[in-house]
Amino acid sequence: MTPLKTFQNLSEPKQKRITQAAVEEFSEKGFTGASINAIVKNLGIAKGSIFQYFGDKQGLFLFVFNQAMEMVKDYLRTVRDQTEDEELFSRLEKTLLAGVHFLREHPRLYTLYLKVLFESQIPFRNKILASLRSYSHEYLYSLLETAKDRGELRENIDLDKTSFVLDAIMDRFLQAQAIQYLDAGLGLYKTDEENARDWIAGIVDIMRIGIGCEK
Amino acid sequence: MTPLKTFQNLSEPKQKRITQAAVEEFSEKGFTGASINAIVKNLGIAKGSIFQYFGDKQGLFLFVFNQAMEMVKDYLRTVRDQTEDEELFSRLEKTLLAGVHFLREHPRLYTLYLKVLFESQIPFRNKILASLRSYSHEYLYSLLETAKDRGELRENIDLDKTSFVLDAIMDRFLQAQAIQYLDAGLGLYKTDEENARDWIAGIVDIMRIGIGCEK
Amino acid sequence: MTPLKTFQNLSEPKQKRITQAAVEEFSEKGFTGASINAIVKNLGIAKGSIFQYFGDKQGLFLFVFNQAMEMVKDYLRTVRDQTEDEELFSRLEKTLLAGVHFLREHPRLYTLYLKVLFESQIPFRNKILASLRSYSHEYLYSLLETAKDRGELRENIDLDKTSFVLDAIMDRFLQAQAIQYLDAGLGLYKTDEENARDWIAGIVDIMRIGIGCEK
Amino acid sequence: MTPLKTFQNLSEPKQKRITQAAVEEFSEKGFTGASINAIVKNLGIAKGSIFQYFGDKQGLFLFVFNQAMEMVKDYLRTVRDQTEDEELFSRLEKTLLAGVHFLREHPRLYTLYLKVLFESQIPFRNKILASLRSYSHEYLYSLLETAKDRGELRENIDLDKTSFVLDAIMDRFLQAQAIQYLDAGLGLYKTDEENARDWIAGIVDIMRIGIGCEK
DNA sequence: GATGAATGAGATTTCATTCAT
DNA sequence: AATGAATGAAATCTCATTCAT
Repeated sequence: MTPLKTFQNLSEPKQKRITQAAVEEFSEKGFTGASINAIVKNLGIAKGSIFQYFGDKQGLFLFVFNQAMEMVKDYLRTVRDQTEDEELFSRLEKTLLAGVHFLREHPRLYTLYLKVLFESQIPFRNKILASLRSYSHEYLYSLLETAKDRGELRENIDLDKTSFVLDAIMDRFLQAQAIQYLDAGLGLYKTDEENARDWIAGIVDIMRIGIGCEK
Repeated sequence: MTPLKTFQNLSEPKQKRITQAAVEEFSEKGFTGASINAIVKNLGIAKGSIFQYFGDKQGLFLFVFNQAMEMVKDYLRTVRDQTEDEELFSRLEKTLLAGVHFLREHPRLYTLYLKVLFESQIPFRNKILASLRSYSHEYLYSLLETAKDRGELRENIDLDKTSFVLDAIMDRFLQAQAIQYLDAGLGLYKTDEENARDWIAGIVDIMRIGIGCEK
Repeated sequence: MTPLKTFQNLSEPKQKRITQAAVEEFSEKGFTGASINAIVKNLGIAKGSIFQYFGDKQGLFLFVFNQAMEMVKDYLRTVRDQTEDEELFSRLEKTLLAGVHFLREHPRLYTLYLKVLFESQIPFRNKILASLRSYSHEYLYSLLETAKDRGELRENIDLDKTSFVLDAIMDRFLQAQAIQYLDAGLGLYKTDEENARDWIAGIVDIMRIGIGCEK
Repeated sequence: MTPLKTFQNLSEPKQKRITQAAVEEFSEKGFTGASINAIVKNLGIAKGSIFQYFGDKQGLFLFVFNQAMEMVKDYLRTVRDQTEDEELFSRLEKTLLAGVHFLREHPRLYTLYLKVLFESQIPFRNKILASLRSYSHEYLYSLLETAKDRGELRENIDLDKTSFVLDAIMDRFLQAQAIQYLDAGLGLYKTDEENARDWIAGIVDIMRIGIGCEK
């Protein structure tokens, strides 16, 4: 997870360049498919350096992945804090919207996550996934708990199942956005902003009726 | 999609052995990660034979994948036909249950599908996915249309968005089952049957309230 | 050189089809480059048959090459016999013209010869070449002897060197024609007929002045 | 045409050893017939190294071939410059002699050229050949022009056809020498020096009478 | 600390040849 | 006589990793 000191001694811009190049390669080709050759050629640095910084391919991957996930968590934390006083479905809506924006700003990071999700040869994949799921579950669960306390949910609702359903819907929505975005070559996205908002509203509506109490 | 004559001329048991070995390898390691070397060593046949049967790696993959998808479609068709007279949410419940059973019987096939979903270097991946999505959409859409005609749905509901939401929830539920099942080493599943039924009931409940009309 | 009885028992059209397919493959890819796989696929017959007919790849090649060379010899014999009474340079001119026509009718055979000339791994290559050279030398030498007896040549001329020079010029001219013809995709040749005649006339002129006596 | 930096960074002796091994293999077996396996085994280096130096087989071939052709051109340039004041036929004689010497010093390079000439699957073969032909044509044409200006040629002679004829004779003579030399196992050549001179004299004589003006 | 040449295992693919049917 | 499935050696090429400079 942690790089050797040799990497931390690098100037910050250089660290960033290396991280970005690695993200790009891993997110496009997965762990086994990624080529350190390609990364160093792209960067114009010596192959040996990567091994000095990170020990081996796995070390590079874990570092890069970890960094990416921290960024996602930061994003979610911000949304949660900034919507503290709002109603549940408004918060869910803004979470989804934030996800779409994150996707647009860091299109590679979501695919990096997808690679981990479905590439079985990735080192520590199980640990990584468990940690992700639990983070995501905690995030939604905390929103739901707050909402329940405020009486925004139907009574007797099972928070675990509900959290699962919401997670499924939202994750799948982002998957669809990501695939659509990547398949379009990372382009012509602007016109889809409105479209995305429309879908989000519709989805949140269904969620509201499904789990919300009637007011 | 179709293998060369030379494969179809083999005895059926031999065809089956080869197909199974290929499914196992592809579903575990994805398309690029899979090794024809490993497959033939596993089978105890000569390397050249695979290429005589399928031309190249891609030919083998497409054949195997196609076969797998036909099996899934058969399964779904059967469920749809056998539940023709039932109410929508009962049909959805049985579809999910059938999915869980399919998973248990053919644990490798679902992961094969997941590999295609998220491995960008797979040949014809886009075509494959488009065809799958449209099949899945049509399946749910037809169930929804029938239900709407029968007055089982809230009025003014958007069938496209609804179909998307249902697809997301159900697909994600199966993903979760698959990952849980595989992570457990394909074992200790029996006790989970009850658990699965419980979850399915809960999920269908949420769906019912979200989109059903109140009776 | 000789095929097994099994080949000679085939119907003549079938023999011809096989021979032609083999010529095509060998003339295009050389001996080592040629693929028996490709030949049988092209023909639609079983791979085993080729080995039953000719024993191995080398057997097929030698048979095919031998046949081709017999055709060339027939062609040359005909020209020699039909021009018996003409003057040397007229005979050379007609020989060249005959060569050009042969090329147009059997474009693959000349390249087959070129492959043998420059592919070192061909079986019996040395024997084959020695036999070819000696045939060609005898052919020209006999024309030159006749011409010398008739007083058409400068006195004291060395017939061996002269034969060599003529052979070089004529062979190279045909090489140039063949390459030009093949590079043009075996097409648009008609308009070049006149051009070829022009070149032949010029070349024969130079030869005449170089070795002929002045009349 | 140019090797990657990684090859140029090698020590010169090592570069030379590799180049020579490659020339040997390609000149003996042609482009497709040559085996990188054989080259590296011969050299005692790792297979991967060749690919690090030249990218792929084609890169190695083009580099090696280009180098060889530069050597030939150097040789020809030297002859032309050193015989500037001499009469045409003396220059042709010396060109042929230089060719024979080049052959003896670099016996593999001429066969390398022959392989290119007649192996249809060589990459860029057409471009390579066109460039060679035009160089050879220019060389002879320039000699002929000079000679014409000096009044050494018959009047009204067609320089293009003449250049073709000379090229044919000389090239074929060298082919014959090369084949004879190689067939003899690169040995027992010394005694042939005199023989070669004799043939050259005879051939040049025929050329002189064929195209020279009578003095 | 940075470099990049060297390595060799392993990947896909082709092919002549054999042999049971 | 004809077939074509089976074979395995050998081809080109990629890649993570090591280590001397």
